[in-house]
Amino acid sequence: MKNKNGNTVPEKNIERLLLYRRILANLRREKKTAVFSHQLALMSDASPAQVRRDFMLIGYFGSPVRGYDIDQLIQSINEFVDAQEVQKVTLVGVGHLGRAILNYFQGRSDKLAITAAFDRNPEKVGRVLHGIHCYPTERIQEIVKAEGIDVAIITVPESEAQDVADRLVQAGIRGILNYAPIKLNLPPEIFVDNRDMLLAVEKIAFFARRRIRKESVS
Amino acid sequence: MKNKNGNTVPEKNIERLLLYRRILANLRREKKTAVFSHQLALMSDASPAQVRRDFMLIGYFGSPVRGYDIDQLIQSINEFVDAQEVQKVTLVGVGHLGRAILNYFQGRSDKLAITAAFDRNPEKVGRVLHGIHCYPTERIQEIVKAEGIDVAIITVPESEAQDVADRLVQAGIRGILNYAPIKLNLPPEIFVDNRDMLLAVEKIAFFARRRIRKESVS
DNA sequence: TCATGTGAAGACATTCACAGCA
DNA sequence: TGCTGTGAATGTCTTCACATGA
Repeated sequence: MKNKNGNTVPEKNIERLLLYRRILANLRREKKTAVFSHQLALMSDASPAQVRRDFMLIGYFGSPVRGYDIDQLIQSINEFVDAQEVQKVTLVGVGHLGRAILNYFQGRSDKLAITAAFDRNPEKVGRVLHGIHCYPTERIQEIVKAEGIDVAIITVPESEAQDVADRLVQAGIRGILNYAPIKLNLPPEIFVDNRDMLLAVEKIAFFARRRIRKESVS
Repeated sequence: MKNKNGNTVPEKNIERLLLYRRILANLRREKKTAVFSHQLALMSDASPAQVRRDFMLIGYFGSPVRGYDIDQLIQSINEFVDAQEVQKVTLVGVGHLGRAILNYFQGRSDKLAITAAFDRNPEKVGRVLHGIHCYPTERIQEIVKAEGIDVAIITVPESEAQDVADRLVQAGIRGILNYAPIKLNLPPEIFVDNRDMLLAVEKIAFFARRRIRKESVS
């Protein structure tokens, strides 16, 4: 959603590279060692040419005979998209959504780690949920700064989101994944992605109605 | 994410129109009656020209003097994006994520209604959560067909997602919002949007690192 | 033969910039 | 004056199509 890059790598390329990496990891688990662009294309809803272009971007070259070496390709994507060290993430708002994310994150990524959660509900504060310690919202500045966290996931209600975001920015956060249904008012150097679930359903409802049966024979 | 339209309206336009509608509804609540393109642009991270183009698409015309009449504009967007009657939605997978969505949906939309939920856990089946009755997964075909539901939200674990999707398609669903982290194998006429939370965080982590401080003085 | 890497073309999306209007 | 609506220009993304190589 956000655009205006101070950098030059297009968002879409990164999205696809991350998806390829996920697919490649699965293939590796199945003991595959190489893959062709058209196979990856099928598995990722991209076109073969797009897959090849994406790999040009990161400077990985395959062989016309064997295709792309899965191990090496994963390695190249890692080098391109991952930080040198583990990047720390925090989650603010330990409701159902927050817990779903904490749970889903568990052990899924070795380069990203949720290291602290926050909630304003005193009943949740002090508890450990899915292995993550939960602190009171007031301590965001202190703890985010101390831990060196630079990505945040906001899963608080609409009414609290801006306040939380302000605290996070003061603490030095650089990127926010916002599940609250409002546009956050933030300095332009902060990278934000808004993921509004109601808008998502509305969009699908729209296209579900218009989608025309294609393919079949022709 | 899905593309290849059998129709002709670009996905991005719809996304923005839905967002404008949300913003306009808020403005109306504040008793505003009209708005200019540059104001809407600010509130939606679009450019003024983009806002005007989007309204061209739906054939709504503002006045250079007053701007856009909020009531009329909402009405025009409604006519363009909403179905005639209430569109029914189902949710499969009543875990934390599912419950977050059920809860968030409550009374938020008058043109979309979640009318049934499904889960394979016998403890959840038969209960009513956030006002929605929960049925066993095996009854998807029967109930989705009977109710005439045409949009589904999948919030089950990865391992069950494809099976659930197959049942939904057999039941005649037309659009799917998929929160499971796999690509579903579906006929091309089904509109799918994949919302993988881990990929979302990975993307933000990437751009959070590269985002360079801009603006300031220059 | 068949898949890669890529220049060039094409499709799509955004922005510019200005006429027209009150 | 300050906005809208829009043709034209620009910018971005995707696909085409082919030279290359094993």
